[in-house]
Order: sequence, then structure tokens, then C-alpha cells
Amino acid sequence: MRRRAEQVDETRQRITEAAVRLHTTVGPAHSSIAAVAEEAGVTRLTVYRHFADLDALFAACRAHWSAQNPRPDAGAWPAIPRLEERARRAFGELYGWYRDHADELYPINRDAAAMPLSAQRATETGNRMLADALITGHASADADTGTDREGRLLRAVARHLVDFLTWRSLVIQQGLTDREAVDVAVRLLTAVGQDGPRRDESGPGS
Amino acid sequence: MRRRAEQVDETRQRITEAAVRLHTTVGPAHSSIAAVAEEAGVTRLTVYRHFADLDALFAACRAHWSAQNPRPDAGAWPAIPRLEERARRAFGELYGWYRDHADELYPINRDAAAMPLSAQRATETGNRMLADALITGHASADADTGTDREGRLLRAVARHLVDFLTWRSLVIQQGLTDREAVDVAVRLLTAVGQDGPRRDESGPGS
DNA sequence: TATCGAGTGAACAGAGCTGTACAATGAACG
DNA sequence: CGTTCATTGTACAGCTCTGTTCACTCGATA
Repeated sequence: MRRRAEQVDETRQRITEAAVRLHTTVGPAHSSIAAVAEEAGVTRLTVYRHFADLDALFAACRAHWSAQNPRPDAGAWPAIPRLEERARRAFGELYGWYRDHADELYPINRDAAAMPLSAQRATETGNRMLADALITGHASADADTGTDREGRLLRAVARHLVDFLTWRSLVIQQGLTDREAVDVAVRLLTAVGQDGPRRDESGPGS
Repeated sequence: MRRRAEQVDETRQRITEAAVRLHTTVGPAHSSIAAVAEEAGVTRLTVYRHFADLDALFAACRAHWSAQNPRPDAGAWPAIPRLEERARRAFGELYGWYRDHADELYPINRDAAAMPLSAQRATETGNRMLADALITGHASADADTGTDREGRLLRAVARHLVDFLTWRSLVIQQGLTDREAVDVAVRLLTAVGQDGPRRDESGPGS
């Protein structure tokens, strides 16, 4: 029963890809089950069989797209000691990726509020990891406690700058070039983070 | 026919207020004509009679709310010469206003893409005026031409910082206090604008 | 008092979506 | 070859919303 299972997976795949296509064009808010089924060339019934609820479909959708369009890897960022250099590298990669996928990312982010909470959390978590990699060693790890005020500000700015909507605001709405957007992001981050590793904590260096 | 006209206006007012109530709670995207009519205690027909299309209703809605909740007046800002002081004053007022109306402003901004273009333009124009008042004298008036790169960056950052969603990102999502958000905004703006009026153009000082 | 008209209530046809049901098809499998 | 099962086509009942029509009420007005 090998070939049989393959065909089932193919159908599931077609549905998932149709969902991705809709989510990245008209947006999740207008991607009804009926629309996904039609886009996939499949009956609504088939969609119901493969995905219990919209939540499951959204999750599969997200996983599929993320696998095919991996975000820049932040793994190498913390190794760069100077915050400015690190920021230039990070924003260069991240903003470049945003630029490459601007059209697809916009509808998803626009309709974020209409998506299941799990999907929202996933994006949030991803952004926080990027921001953390960006400021590792420049802010205490427990910047939540409130003791390290400068660290809290730096982290907040990092998380804000790392967000897709911030990139979109700067580049699409305000009209900056890709290069200018990176320059601005670097300047803004270093303006809050000053330079060099902070001295008031034994930060977890790379 | 005075009293008669008054009653008509009252009905129109009730509908407008109902629309405001819905827009600032469930959001414009979920404010159907049927919902507005029910909220106003009026028949759908009556709504149709007073407002030709949704666009007209949205416009009246916006005008009504804006009149009752005026934004901070930016008129005094350009008179403050030092960019940092000016920014502190401006962001203090603007972010305070955002804080006071955060709950109402969020649904409107969240559903911005679902609103008629005219409404989107109105918000955009309002923000640009605030940003312009913020950087008057610190960037050439024609920062679009491309000659004044620093001016373009300053203007872009100003417009970005002035946006409600930027405030929301910093305060609601990143968890900064009101004071911290203002501090951050001031630092970010001055980081790009440097200090003092720019010297490479006969800027239109106050 | 008779007229005007804003607002009502009910109804219509149409659209799109949901979730479920049932019988039929057709290809893979043992 | 016969069974299994994913998928189909069709249908149902239900929901919300839209835009329009009609007769009607009732208060303000001349």
C-alpha cells in the first residue's frame, strides 16, 4: 500500500499548496475553505477530510512555506562582537529576505489578527529569537526583571526593528531604499545599544 | 420645519455613533450595515437612506470621532529649536494620546486594509503632517528629490515613529512603559537627525 | 385638519459560507 | 477478481449579509 499512500499525500500537498497560494495573495482573511478547495481543484469534502479545522490547515500551510523559504540563519550573528557590525549583517540578511518575500509576507502580516493564536505565537517567537541573537551579550539575558533598563530598551528596539511591518513601514510606506533601510536600522539599534558589550553583567557571550 | 430637521439629524447622529462604537470595538472589518443598524436601534433601511455607501458612513464616522478626540496640536512643535527637546514634547503628547485611545485606535488600525482608500489616505496625511512638524528645519522641505539623503532618512524615521502601530509595537507588544517609549522615540529620532538645524539648506525655520 | 416624509416591519431574491449526509466512481491493493 | 477507501457529485439545512420593494405608522408642519 505504498503507491496508495503517496497519492493521498499528493492530495494533501495540493491542498496545502493551494492554501499557501491564497494566503500569500488574497490573504488568510479571504481564504475560505471553499476557496482553498477550488484553488486546489478538489472538493470541499476532501479538504474537511484532511484538515480537522482551519487551525490545522493554517499550521500545515505555515510549515510548508517556512520549509521552502527559510529565514536567514541567525546562528552566526552572536559571534560578531561589535553591535554595529552585527546589526549590519543581521539587518542586511533579514531585510533582504523581507524584500524578496515582501508580496507574500504582506497579506499574512496584514491579516495576522484573523489567524489562529498558535500562528501568531509562532511568528512572535521567531522574531524574538532573531532579536535575541541580535543583542546577545549586549543586554542581560533577564532583561525582563527591570534592573537592566538599558537592556530592556535595547531588546524592545531590536524586537521592533526585526518585525516585518517595521521593514515595510520604512521601505514600502516611507520609500527608503533597501540600503537606506539597513543603514537606518543599524543606526537606530546602536543609538540605544551604544557600543561594546555591557559591563554590568556577566552576559552569556557567544 | 426646524424640529423636523433636528430629529432627522438626531437619527443620523445615532447611526454615526453606533458605527463609531463598532469600529472602535469589533473593528471596521466586522461592522456590517446590519450590525450598525442594530447597534443604533434602527432599521437597515434607515441606514441606507442616510448613507449612500459604506464609504460615506466611514467618512462620517471618522469625522465624528476625530472631532470628539482631537489629536495633539503640532502647531507649537516647530518653534522648539533643539530637535531633542522638540521630539520629547511631540512624542510625549502624541504617545500620551495614543495611550489614552489605545483600545479604540487598535481595531481601526488593525482593519485599515479593509477600509476605503479615502480613510487610509486621511490617516496617512495626518501622520505626515505630524512628522513634518517634527522635523521642520532639520530636513530640507523637498526631501523627496534625493539630494538630501540625511533629510530623507530623518523624515522616514519621523513618519515611522509617529505611526500608531509603532507606538503599539513598543508599548503593547514589547512592553515598554509610556516614559520609556518616549525616551526611545526621542533617542531614535535624534540618532538619525543628529542635533541642531542642518546647514546645507536654507530651511524654512519657524 | 390634511399633507409630507422619516422611520418601521415584513418580505423578497441573491450571494457566499459552513458542516454534514449519501450514493457513486475508480484506482490501488491483496 | 473482488475489496478497500480516497475522492467525487449532489444535496441539504443553516447562517449572515446585501440591496430593493411595499404598505404602513405617526409626528411635524403648513
